[in-house]
Amino acid sequence: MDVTIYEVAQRAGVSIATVSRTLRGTGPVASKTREKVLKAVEELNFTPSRLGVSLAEGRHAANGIVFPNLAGPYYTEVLLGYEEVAAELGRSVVILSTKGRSRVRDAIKELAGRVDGLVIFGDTAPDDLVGELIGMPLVFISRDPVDGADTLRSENIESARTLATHLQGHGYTRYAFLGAPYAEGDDVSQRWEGVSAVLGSAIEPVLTAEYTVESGYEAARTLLRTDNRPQALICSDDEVALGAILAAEELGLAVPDDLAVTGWDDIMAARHARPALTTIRQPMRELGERAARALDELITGVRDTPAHLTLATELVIRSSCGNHPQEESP
Amino acid sequence: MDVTIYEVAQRAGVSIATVSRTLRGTGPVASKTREKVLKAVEELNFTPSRLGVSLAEGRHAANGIVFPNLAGPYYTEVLLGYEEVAAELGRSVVILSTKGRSRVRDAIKELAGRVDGLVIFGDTAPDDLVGELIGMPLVFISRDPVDGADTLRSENIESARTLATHLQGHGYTRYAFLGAPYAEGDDVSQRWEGVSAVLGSAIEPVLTAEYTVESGYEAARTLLRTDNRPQALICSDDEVALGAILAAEELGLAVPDDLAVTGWDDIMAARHARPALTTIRQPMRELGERAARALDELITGVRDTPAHLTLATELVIRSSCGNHPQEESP
DNA sequence: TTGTAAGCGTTATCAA
DNA sequence: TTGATAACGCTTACAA
Repeated sequence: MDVTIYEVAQRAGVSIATVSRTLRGTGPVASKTREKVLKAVEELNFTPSRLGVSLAEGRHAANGIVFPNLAGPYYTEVLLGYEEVAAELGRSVVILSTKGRSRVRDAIKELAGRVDGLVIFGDTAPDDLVGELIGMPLVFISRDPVDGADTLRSENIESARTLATHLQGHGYTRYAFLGAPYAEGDDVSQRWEGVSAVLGSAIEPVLTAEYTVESGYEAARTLLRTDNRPQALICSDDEVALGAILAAEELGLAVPDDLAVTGWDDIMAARHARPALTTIRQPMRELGERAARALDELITGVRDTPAHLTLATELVIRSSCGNHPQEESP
Repeated sequence: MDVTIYEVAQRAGVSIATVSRTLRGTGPVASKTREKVLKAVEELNFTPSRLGVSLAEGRHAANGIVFPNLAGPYYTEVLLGYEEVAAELGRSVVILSTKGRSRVRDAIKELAGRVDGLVIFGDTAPDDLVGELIGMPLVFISRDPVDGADTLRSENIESARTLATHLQGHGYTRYAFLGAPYAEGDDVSQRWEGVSAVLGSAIEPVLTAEYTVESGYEAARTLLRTDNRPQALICSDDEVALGAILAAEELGLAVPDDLAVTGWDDIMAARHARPALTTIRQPMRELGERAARALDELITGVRDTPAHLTLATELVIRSSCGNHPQEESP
């Protein structure tokens, strides 16, 4: 975009103030003048420079979002909900994935400089950075509450207990929990907290490298060759679980007859996998939508006290956790 | 962000020009001065305002990307590659999904105003808008070449022929092609072009409402109840194919024995589905990476002649298309 | 080596 | 109803 408000003003034979007023509908403009201006705008195909507008208005009309990673369905589903609502609220969305980044701190600060508020996933931002950021509108997803910022997450502990209890009902006595190293207060540590509270010493944690199909596959392959292998694998997310199923299959173990496997999130592939994956459905899209609205409240100043919300989840029983009388219909 | 370069200058006892020079490493600064400045920057926790910098530099240091839709793995995989490379090149990424939007034109123009260049998927932008946009760095994905812009896509026609030929090898004689209404020059119309060139009157197109599991399911359910139902369903993407498999299952048809089904793209679920989906793998991530690099060349002016590139695809034979001697390993 | 001052493109206040 | 003009926060000649 090249043409400025000065050229429009000149062409219309008015001052830039009048052009601005006409376009924004702020202040009075004679209808004859308005026409001249609109004509010039039309002819020159003028669009106000976003930079100029933002500088003068003191706002970006944009939101940021920071995730660890853009691979896999979880974050992108959240993003979908976020973008949708942000758009509805008239705000652009600037994204930042920290995965593989060297200077994460700087990248986040740079992002903070081009938006009016930020949504940040869990442990993506180091604590000291969070401290620096506090003061601007901030919504954290899946993180322990921080002073001066909103917090939003899905319920984990209760649903983890429900899942564990369901598995106990199948009669299993030896469990493993598959997940990558987790940080205090994040989703996976809560999930572990819930299942281990119910299963006690019957479950042991097993680390995967990442939350991916590949690392689930690797970890499960090693684990399942053990002498006293578990009867049930509670995986920290669906992708890990899908990898575990592949590993079981390769080792000639039937799921769920020889081995039960469960996931978390209920991504698309969970439903289409065979056996279909028993999992805990998390409202990913809604997480994004809520985050966008919460952030907007903070930005517009409608609300200035931090809010902390936990969304309900749901155990989805399919066939990978053991045999049930009936299966889910499509 | 609140503190300005003036406050830093004042605190350091220098002019704003010196602060700027120090921070950007442009022009000479006495090491003693430099220290004073850096100290002040540190103490005040100063970060230059992105708006100020951009306005002065005349660039946003940001790229835009416009897709029809953020649901499903295809667009998000492309986005992943795009963001990664854009970040590497020091550019932020602003996203825009047009799905469900009322004023798409305005939204795209607004986006265009906050970035240095745009990647646009296929038919997301109306032709006249494209006309207005030409002049700024532009990369179109999966669209027929436009004057003054780059074009990037995956190969469709040849691979469609390969797929069709493979299916013929299975001995099928009645085919259907499942896809939503497609526009001239887009991926799906090319796929249809390829398969119909090989299969001729043995294949007929069947419309789905969208490219989703649900609409694939709906369309297939109707189709498969037909008297003379097809023996093979060539689906325009994997999600539609997964829906078709669900429908077949529900109708008691075994895939692939009673019905062959194929997809396109090779999304994650394709591999985990049972039967695992035969599909044409498209390098989604690479599409995003290439788009980011191409756009950067256009923005930096390294290149000023439009480039048009088609990436190779690959037929991935799994079990949904019929029986083969051996299966793919994980 | 440093400082002054002119942009960059708007919005909005204050006079006229 | 309109027009000067001062912000907004920075970069970068040009002078000193």
